[in-house]
Amino acid sequence: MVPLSRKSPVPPERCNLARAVEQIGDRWTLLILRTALYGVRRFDDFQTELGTPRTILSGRLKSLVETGLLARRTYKVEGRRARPEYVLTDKGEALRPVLIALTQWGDAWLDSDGQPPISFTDMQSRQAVRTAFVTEDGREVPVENMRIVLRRQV
Amino acid sequence: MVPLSRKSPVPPERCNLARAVEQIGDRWTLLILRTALYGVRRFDDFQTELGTPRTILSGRLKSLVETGLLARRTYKVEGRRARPEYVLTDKGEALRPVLIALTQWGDAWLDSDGQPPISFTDMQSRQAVRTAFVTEDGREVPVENMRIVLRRQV
DNA sequence: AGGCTGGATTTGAAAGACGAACCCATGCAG
DNA sequence: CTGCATGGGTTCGTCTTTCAAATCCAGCCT
Repeated sequence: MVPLSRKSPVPPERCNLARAVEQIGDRWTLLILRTALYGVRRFDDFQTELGTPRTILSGRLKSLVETGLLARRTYKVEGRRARPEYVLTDKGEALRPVLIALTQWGDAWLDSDGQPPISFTDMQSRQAVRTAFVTEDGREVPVENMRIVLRRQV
Repeated sequence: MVPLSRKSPVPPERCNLARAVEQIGDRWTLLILRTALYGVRRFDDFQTELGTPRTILSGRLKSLVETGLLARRTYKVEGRRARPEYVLTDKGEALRPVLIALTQWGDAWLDSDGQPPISFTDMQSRQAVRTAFVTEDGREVPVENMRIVLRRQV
């Protein structure tokens, strides 16, 4: 078990985890990102998928564009007028591993209908894939062997 | 880029990612878990660390116990009266990799003061550690090589 | 011109967040 | 055994956010 501590080693204002939570730590924001990672891009598709109130959806999409997780572009189906669509930026796409890790946590601890509806495999070996931590050269490190290194503050 | 899709392959009610978001996808909940992963356990320590309004903190701790992420136990400092403390369960501890992955995302995309204040290394090789996906036998799989497998619904 | 359609904003009611003040049990000092 | 300090809450009134429904709006079609 983690040893007792009276405070964290890094105050929340300087902690990148806390900062990340400020940007994406919100029910709708996370659900929108989930949906975007599946390739959904259009206002009404998000709305139908998630049932988000339209006011909220519109606001969240705006903030996601402001924080650079989504980019607002224009698409045009022929015979229809041009419309905006919201596509993941590199920054947003970089969250994929985090959300896959969270999915696998859900598979392990929340799943109630037996087998999880989605799993991930390696295209080549077809083996199941799980989240792990590795060194530079790709060797796996068990979580117990990980040590936190604090950078002296400037 | 992810191909356009009009809806996700799994409806949110059956999606373990969406379920996970319902349980922990909230600003304060995530910040509390962050703090708990550092070993903080006591009401006032959480409050001081995060500045959470006491009403909210009390409510969130209660839900975290209900969802089984924290366990409420009693501690006793000698000469003081017994008090409750909130410690991570196995289910809560299992979120550590997810939050480390999110921290590293923050390091890469949000950090503004230069070097991140915290990093992770392998106790043995002392090399830096990053999040990755591996097969059963621990071989790394690049994200592009991962394929989603859908389980036919019952 | 009129209608349809997708992407929004406006509107008021209901829920939730917030800070300050208060409560409450217990251990200790006088 | 009174009084008070302490940690862990709850209560209260206010302020903000969420929500659903209705409305708006631009442009492409017939």
